[in-house]
Amino acid sequence: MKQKTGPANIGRPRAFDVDLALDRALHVFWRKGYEGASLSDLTKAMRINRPSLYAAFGNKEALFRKALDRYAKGPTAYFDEALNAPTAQAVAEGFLRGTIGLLTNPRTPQGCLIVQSALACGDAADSIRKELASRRDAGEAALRRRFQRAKREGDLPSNADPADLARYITTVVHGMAVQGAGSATRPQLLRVMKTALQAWPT
Amino acid sequence: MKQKTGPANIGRPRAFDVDLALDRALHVFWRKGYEGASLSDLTKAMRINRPSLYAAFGNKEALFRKALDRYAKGPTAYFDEALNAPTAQAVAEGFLRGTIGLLTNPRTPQGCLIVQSALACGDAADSIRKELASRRDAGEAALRRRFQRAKREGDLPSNADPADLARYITTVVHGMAVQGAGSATRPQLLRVMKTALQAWPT
DNA sequence: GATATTATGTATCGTTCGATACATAACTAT
DNA sequence: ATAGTTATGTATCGAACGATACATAATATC
Repeated sequence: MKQKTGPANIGRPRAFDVDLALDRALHVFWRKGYEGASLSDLTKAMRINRPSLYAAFGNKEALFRKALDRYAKGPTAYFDEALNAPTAQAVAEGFLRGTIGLLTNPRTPQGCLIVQSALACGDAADSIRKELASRRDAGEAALRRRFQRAKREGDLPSNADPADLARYITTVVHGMAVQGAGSATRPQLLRVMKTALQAWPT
Repeated sequence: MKQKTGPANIGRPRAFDVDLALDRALHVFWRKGYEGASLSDLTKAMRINRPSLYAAFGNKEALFRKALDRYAKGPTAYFDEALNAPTAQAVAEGFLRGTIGLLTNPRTPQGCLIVQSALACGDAADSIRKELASRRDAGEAALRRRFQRAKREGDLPSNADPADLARYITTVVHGMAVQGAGSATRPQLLRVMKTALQAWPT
């Protein structure tokens, strides 16, 4: 199921690596946002011509969505790992710590693709804006479900509200993403995390 | 000093109200961001023609900066008021509460102009991106100075770090702005605020 | 009333946007 | 070898972008 059934290797072979090109596109979107990344920016970074891009990825929007999937499986894979931490507080800390790692990784652009690519945009990008909002909501929902489970397991005090905690942690993470798009350093963000976790219910 | 010295009312009088047009431009930038707001969007909302816009405001970037100043003096004026609250915690709560009011005001666009107008953008908008980052930093710095004063006045415990607290509150506010650009409601944000203030040092 | 000055509305400007047509190149299948 | 298929590079396309030239209208000054 990984490879499409069918003609296999018929026709002229592709001269570039699709995943490598996608990584390069991801970096452009990451730095410039969806609207700010032009086709010229993209093709230049991907080192392919426009028709190759359209043949391999569809169009700009489809390319962005593929880059988004790659982002989820790569740079932000820490999220799913964090959900597997044994306690709710460890989940929260893992999520925050992973985000800090992402935001301060010198090998990748500053900021978070999902937060900053299309917070506000023109009509043409509106479906992307909604997609990103939906993904942010999905992240919060996953956190909420994990905290609900934690509460059932007695891992959270009875007065703690899993939904509120999930939204709070998500808010801090998104705020860090904004800070990360600016001048925030890793030590600073770690202190934000430490302060934020002071609010954790005991 | 309020009115420029000089020729006063010579020439054909302007047929539109500059401040009203600026308010309308502000709303467009607020909804669509800097890059997402086109000149056609702007002139249509402002109900003026392109040459009138250029004559009155300079160009798109200058118009945005003027809208930004208006945003600071109007919708976000609560910030300066919050700084005057008697205690550091009241300052923090006032800032958070004012932000929630801003983000959930049904008469204005969702989200925060300073956060979402140009987090990531193309090269042409880079100076706007920097300007916004600078304004965010200035807000955090004002909060930090206020908390430093509070500490001198014994309003914060000796183990509290004013810079860390300012960055933490700023992070939560920015995170709320991201949430506000999505589907967050006022009660939800108020609970985020309540949770966030649990971290306040005592 | 004549002149100077500023604003307005129309009709563009040159550039860049996302997206393709088309001829050619490189491969598989028969 | 020939046909069939897919990818590549060049050279654009029409639309939208931000920004203006220009003629006209409306005011103040003289």
